[in-house]
Amino acid sequence: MTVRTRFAPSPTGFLHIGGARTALFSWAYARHHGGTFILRIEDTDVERSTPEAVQAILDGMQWLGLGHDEGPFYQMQRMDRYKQVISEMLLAGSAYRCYMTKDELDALRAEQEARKQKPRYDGRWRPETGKTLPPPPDGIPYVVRFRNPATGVVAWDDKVKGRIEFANSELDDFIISRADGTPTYNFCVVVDDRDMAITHVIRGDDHVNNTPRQINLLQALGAPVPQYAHLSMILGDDGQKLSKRHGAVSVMQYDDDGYLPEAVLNYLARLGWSHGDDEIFSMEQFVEWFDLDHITASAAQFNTEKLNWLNAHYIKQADLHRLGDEVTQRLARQGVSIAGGPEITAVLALYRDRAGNLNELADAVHPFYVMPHPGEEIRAQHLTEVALNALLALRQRLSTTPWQTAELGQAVKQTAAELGLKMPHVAIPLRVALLGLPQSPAIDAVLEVLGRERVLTRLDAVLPC
RNA sequence: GUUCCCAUCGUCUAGAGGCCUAGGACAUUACCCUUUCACGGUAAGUACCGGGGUUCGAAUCCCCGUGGGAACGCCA
Repeated sequence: MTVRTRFAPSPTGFLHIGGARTALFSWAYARHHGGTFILRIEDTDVERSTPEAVQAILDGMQWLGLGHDEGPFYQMQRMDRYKQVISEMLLAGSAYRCYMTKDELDALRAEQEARKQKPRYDGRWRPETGKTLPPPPDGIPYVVRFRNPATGVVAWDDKVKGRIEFANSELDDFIISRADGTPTYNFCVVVDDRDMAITHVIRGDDHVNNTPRQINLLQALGAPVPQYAHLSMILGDDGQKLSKRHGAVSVMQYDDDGYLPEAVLNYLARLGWSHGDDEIFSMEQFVEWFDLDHITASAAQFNTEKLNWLNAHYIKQADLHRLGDEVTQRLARQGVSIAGGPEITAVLALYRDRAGNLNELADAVHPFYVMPHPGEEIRAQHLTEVALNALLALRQRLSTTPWQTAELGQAVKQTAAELGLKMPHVAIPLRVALLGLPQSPAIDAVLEVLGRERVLTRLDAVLPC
């Protein structure tokens, strides 16, 4: 049997970090087994679903590189199929019409809650042998309810949580078709999972309580029951639950914030899953290793600092031309063009080991392309009379120094030596003159990459005429 | 309220009865490297929620408690 998994988001917002991890695990499981990964858009909530959200989810999946093999399927386009199954169930007696109004239902629930009972449908329209139902009232649209087994237990071996059992007596007859004739979530999921021959349902653990209902439905339909793996939730950095109002951000925000997708993926892979002590691995390696047995059952707290560490690691590894493209774009957004400046890959080679994200990298590289204007405080502190004197001497030497790292380093050293100064007393003012900052990578390398012309121009700009 | 789930360093986790005086990683601290800032290297501190069992032996199995979470929609 080939493995078929699916990711089934509802398009009511962007793809957030929790959804992304669910997608990643479903995708990896299918890939690991040479199976099929299906994308299904659960858009039956017409009120809240938007085409923008569909696009945002697609964009997020693409940025992460989680390609699907089938779909995207849209539930709204499968209405005829759902209605067909509902009429079959009505005919077979596994579902029935319920004429209770919404108001009556609300009243019932309020009363149950007042008595501190679990709110649930009381089965008043459920056909039972020997029970006479009232005649269907006129003018009241009906909903269709699933006739859930009244006794016994539903159980399954959850691949992450182990065996879970529910007593059928805890489950009420839930609505599968609304008064307006549209099918509901639990029903659509079941029909789709069956029609799409899903073998492994990997989803968030907020669905644990839906699972027994879905299994009962599946069985009523005579369909095979897939394996279930319920992933526990991801908490925010502060240990609080993520929500639209609190901390939940689009995966695309990570792009904006300067994260590489492979860093986000690697981080997410380790959040709730492990392979011994391995921390850093490629997606190829992840797919090879991934299994359901090593998924943690408890909730995990998101840790931005660890993500940052991984991101820094991947920036160090990344191809310089790719980093060049990323940084060029980010600079362009700030109105900075690299045209006419030093070779971007050469500059990046100096900075990639010291940046935590792409935006920091862009900021670091910025002064190479824009004439720096060190602030008053920095000038006062570093461009002292002694320092300027040294820079003047250095300027003269640099106008003839062969433009190679070793020679340039020598030039700075000799200047310092001749003036009886220590290295930092020359190198730091030089950094300020060249880049507007007292810190930089090795000064000889900075000189080399900047080029003689720009170096002399920048020195002249701080030197008194 | 009811049902269900969860519980190892601050955080992510290893751990499937003896290999655990509990390992790795992030973070923290110290030192080293160094022309600055980083990077890197080395080292240190920090954890099995509590109580009962089972067993020769429990972080690992069972029960209870405590704490946290989820669900109980004509939302998904």
